[in-house]
Amino acid sequence: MSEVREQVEEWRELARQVAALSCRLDKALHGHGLGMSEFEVLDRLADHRAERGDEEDRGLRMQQLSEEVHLTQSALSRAVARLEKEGLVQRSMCSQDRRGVFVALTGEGERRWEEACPSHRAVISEAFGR
Amino acid sequence: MSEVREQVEEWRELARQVAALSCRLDKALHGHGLGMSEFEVLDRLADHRAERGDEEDRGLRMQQLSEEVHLTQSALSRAVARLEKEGLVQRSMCSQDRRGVFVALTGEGERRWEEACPSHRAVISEAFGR
DNA sequence: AAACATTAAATGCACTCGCATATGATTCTG
DNA sequence: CAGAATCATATGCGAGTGCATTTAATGTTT
Repeated sequence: MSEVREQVEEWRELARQVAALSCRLDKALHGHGLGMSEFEVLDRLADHRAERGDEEDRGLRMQQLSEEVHLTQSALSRAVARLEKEGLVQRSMCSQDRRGVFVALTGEGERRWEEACPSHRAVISEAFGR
Repeated sequence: MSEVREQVEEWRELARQVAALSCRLDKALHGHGLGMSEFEVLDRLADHRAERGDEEDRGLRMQQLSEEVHLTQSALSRAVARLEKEGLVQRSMCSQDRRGVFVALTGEGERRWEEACPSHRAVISEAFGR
């Protein structure tokens, strides 16, 4: 009887904490004109660029992003659309498979990411003790 | 450099797991015509009723619910509105403070909660090891 | 090669949310 | 006690989401 009860409480508490952190994170990012999903996308793209030689980076395909970013396909599509509208990202079609779309950081996108990153990290560091 | 990196990864993983569980939970509840917020409200009301002598339960005031349920005031208001529209809950005004509103489970609401509860618990138990 | 199945991404729709504000009730203040 | 400040809830609005569907390209089968 109380075993399940405890698990439910545990879950509630966990959900509460995650929601609280998400909220703080979201607010911090909004100070830079970004939402969590948008930042997530920028972050992955920046990671990707860093992992490569930096030059000649066509970006990632939507699908690859989708795997890493934990957003629905539709949510991702729209997040990228928003980012493109703000000029932080650029979509270009993939010549091998013309259904595919590459997404790459623009200069402005990289700048914005670098600007937002410290806030993002700060909130997380604060939350995770040290 | 890598310390922050690890924390960010930790956060991402945590968020991912919580999102996944939320999703499963939400789907399970949708099988009973409820969303997570709605279930949360029913659950709290059921708790409350159980804690009291069971009879003569006027329910909880919105504000008290709001403290326990971790929903925005507006989100709670609407969740309760939806529940009332489905007849699972009844709102009644508080005579001492006529700004206040009491929310109480209806018979149908209790039935629905009892029906949904096992699914809810099952998903959580599965997620939390035992 | 034509027809069918599968895949990648975009989009219409309905829904929930948070923020800001509206409404109505109460309490405080001069 | 009139008027201002505060409080409890509801609601208009814009935004993001998931699901289902659409559109277009690729792969497969015969």
